[in-house]
Amino acid sequence: MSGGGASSSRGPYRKTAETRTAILEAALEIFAVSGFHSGSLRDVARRVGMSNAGVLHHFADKETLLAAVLDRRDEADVEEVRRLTSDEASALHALVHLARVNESKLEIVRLYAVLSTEATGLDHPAHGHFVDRYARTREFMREAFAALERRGRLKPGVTVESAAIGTIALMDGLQTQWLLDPGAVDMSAELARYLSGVTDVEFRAAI
Amino acid sequence: MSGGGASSSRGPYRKTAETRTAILEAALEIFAVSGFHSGSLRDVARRVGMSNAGVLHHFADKETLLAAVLDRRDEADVEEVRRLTSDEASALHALVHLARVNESKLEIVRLYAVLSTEATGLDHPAHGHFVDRYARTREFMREAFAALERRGRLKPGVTVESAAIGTIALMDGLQTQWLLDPGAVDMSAELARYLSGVTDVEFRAAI
DNA sequence: GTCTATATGGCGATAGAC
DNA sequence: GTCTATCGCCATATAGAC
Repeated sequence: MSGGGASSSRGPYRKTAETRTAILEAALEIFAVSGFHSGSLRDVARRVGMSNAGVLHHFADKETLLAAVLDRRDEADVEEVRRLTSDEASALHALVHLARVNESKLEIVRLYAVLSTEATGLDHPAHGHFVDRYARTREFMREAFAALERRGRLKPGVTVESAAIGTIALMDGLQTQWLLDPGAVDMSAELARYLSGVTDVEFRAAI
Repeated sequence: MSGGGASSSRGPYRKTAETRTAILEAALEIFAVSGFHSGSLRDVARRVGMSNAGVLHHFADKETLLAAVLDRRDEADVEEVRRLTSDEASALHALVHLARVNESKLEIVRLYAVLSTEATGLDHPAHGHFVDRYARTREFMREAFAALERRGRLKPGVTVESAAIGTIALMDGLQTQWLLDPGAVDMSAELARYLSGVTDVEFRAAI
């Protein structure tokens, strides 16, 4: 839409693009703290210094705003993982790195933790988004572990499917404990430990 | 309070106790689907066939109702695990069994999944409840794995602390994927697989 | 592009009748 | 013990001025 063209850096629409971005950043923080239902457009508007009607000039309604926030974050995440990944084995190293980075982004961690459970309800506006997202993430993990299996680097008794599901589950669950009590768990260290346990590769949390 | 005495099965307070129970069960379902902030007292009241004022006759306010729901569920869970546990090793078998049983209790799984993430916010009324609950659960798991370690039945490289944290994280994360797409994961099978991977004990999902 | 004003409706909680 | 009625507040969304 408005993201790619030259029109966004100059000309009459420059300010609009900037305002949209500011709204998206504010909405991310609000939805991360309060979830979709409880986070209000007025909270978002106040954070960017305008009225709720002003926000609704840029996004048709609240659901459209949520979808835009999620799409924007997913795009950034996919790009980051792709940037760090050269082959299928390094995808898992990239994952550990991402977990480490996330330890300094509490709001974004909370956004996904809160919304992904809130969206388990069939009638939640982001239900489809998260069902698709998890299906894609499982497929991504299957490919990474399948590459290791072909080289005989999965521990005996470990299957591609259970390693894929287990890795995602562990990351999600670690986030809950970490959000409730940041001092209680070291997310990236625990993830590295798990990956080292199911493969013959050594993973480390530190860079 | 009103739970223990003979007064609850007969006499003038019998009906009150029944009504309280009905309200607690309705509230569980509402909070499970919508969380605390979005789940309304009117929804709870409609489900038990009375007005919201009627509900507030039995529970001082909405927060008191939430606390009662959580205390009631925790009590039932602790009792169930204790019933199934004879020594520290069997505690882990009981956990697998509990995961299997939970696969037929979607509402209760959702209650904890939704509320535990919603409650990561410092100002959430159930924040303290969940911080305490996770601390206690981690301690319970530490004791179970420590007993196995004393008998030399932990796999090399596995520590008591990481096994405790990892087991809880895996259970929580599996629930998210399962709630979003029940056909995509077998919670108890994956838990059994994980436990078999970190110990020298064989765990099975089936009874 | 942003505002104020407003329509419409849900919320938690209280007061008081029965 | 439960109801109806009500208060005060906040929500989303729209209409129309500037």
